[in-house]
Amino acid sequence: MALDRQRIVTEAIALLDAEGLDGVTTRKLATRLGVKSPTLYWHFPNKAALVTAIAEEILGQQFPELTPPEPEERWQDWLSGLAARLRRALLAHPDGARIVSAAQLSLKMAAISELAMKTLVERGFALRQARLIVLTVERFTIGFVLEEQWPRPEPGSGEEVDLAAYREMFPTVMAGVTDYFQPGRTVDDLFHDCLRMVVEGPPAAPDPAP
Amino acid sequence: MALDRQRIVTEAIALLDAEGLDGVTTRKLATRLGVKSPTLYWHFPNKAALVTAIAEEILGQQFPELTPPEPEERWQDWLSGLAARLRRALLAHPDGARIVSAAQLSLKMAAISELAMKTLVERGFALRQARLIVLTVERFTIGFVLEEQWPRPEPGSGEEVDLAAYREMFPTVMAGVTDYFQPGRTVDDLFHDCLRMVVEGPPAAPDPAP
DNA sequence: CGCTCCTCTCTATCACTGATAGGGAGGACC
DNA sequence: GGTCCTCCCTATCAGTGATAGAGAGGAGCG
Repeated sequence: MALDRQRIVTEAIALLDAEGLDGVTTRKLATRLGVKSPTLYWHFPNKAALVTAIAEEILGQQFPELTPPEPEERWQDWLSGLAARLRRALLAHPDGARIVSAAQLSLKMAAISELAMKTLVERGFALRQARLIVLTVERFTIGFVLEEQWPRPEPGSGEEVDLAAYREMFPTVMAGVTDYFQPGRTVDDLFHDCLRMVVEGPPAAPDPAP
Repeated sequence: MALDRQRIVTEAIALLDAEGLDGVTTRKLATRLGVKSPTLYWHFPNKAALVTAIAEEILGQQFPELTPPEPEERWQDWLSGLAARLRRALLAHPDGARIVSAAQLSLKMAAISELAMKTLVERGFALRQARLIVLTVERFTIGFVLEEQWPRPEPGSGEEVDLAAYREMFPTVMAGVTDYFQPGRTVDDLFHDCLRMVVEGPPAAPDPAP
């Protein structure tokens, strides 16, 4: 079986799934492909290009086709769905957000932006507004998953946080966390709620506490 | 002059400013400090801990003190100002966003969140709402600067994008960019406009184009 | 004083990483 | 038959984070 970019990327993603981004080294990848590492440099100029190709593939898996909204669908709901799919793409592989955020000028990301902006413009938004909305949603989504995917310190590693100390220093933050994560509430809900706030606007400012 | 964490971090930031995050290696840093690289491992358990310390220092430089809003100040304006300062902190050094986003569980970030959430709660927001707003603003800001700080391909390196091809593939996106960046318009404005959309809500949906 | 312990830095070395130079096998094409 | 091109190889580089273990030097104590 001949070695081509597609096969390299496919195997790279398998390696990524097995060991995370830091485990994707040219040697390990080459070994998996039954080849020596310098060979990869014939197909890719450098490792960054390989990572970019991985990013495109990851996005492509979740966005095989891009569909505009149904005529009766609210743009807010459609755009939220698009962002949710982007988030799912990033979560589908370890370090997905890091990889995609490291891929500068991704064609797939540009295609997503294009569809989103075109859709909003067709719905009557000014170009400028469409750009602001799409940009905000995209960068928020990347930022969100980036933090979401950060390696949690494993229990027993001695890297646990002193929860009691945290609760004392940052009472409101900690209360907010426990308040939010009632049974059944997941990070999915959190993402969705944040996103809704972006596309629907924040709640009206209530009266200040006395 | 004795070697302590503070001096190491200070010199690390100087090195960061000179060469970027990838230039901050234990050897180069040690040389600057007139010391050999293993010495650093007496002061920091590993490089990640050093980077986290750098992140704290970067945030600390921009947030020597955290001040709640004036009573008559709208929460939207105050929170925007806070986010703008966060962005300034990230932009103040190369790869600032990468560094801060890599620092898991930063105390400084937590302090910022605490103040912001506490302020919103005092203004009458439900804990849950306060959390959503603050989280959204923070992650958007990180995501925004992360992309903003990405290394631009230098002219002549052969990595320039084929603008014409882009303009054909993604007409709306490209039109949006040129439309936005009228003379005098900067990325600062873009950030501010996006942020305002988050805290004020998106414009009311106009009538769909016929 | 002499001894011990602790703090801090050193030398030497590991296992790996991304990357390059340059050679060679084998098919395509003229 | 010869030449060129494609693709993969061996050998090697410079540089990275990290560890083991030795040793200098001061603090504190008997």
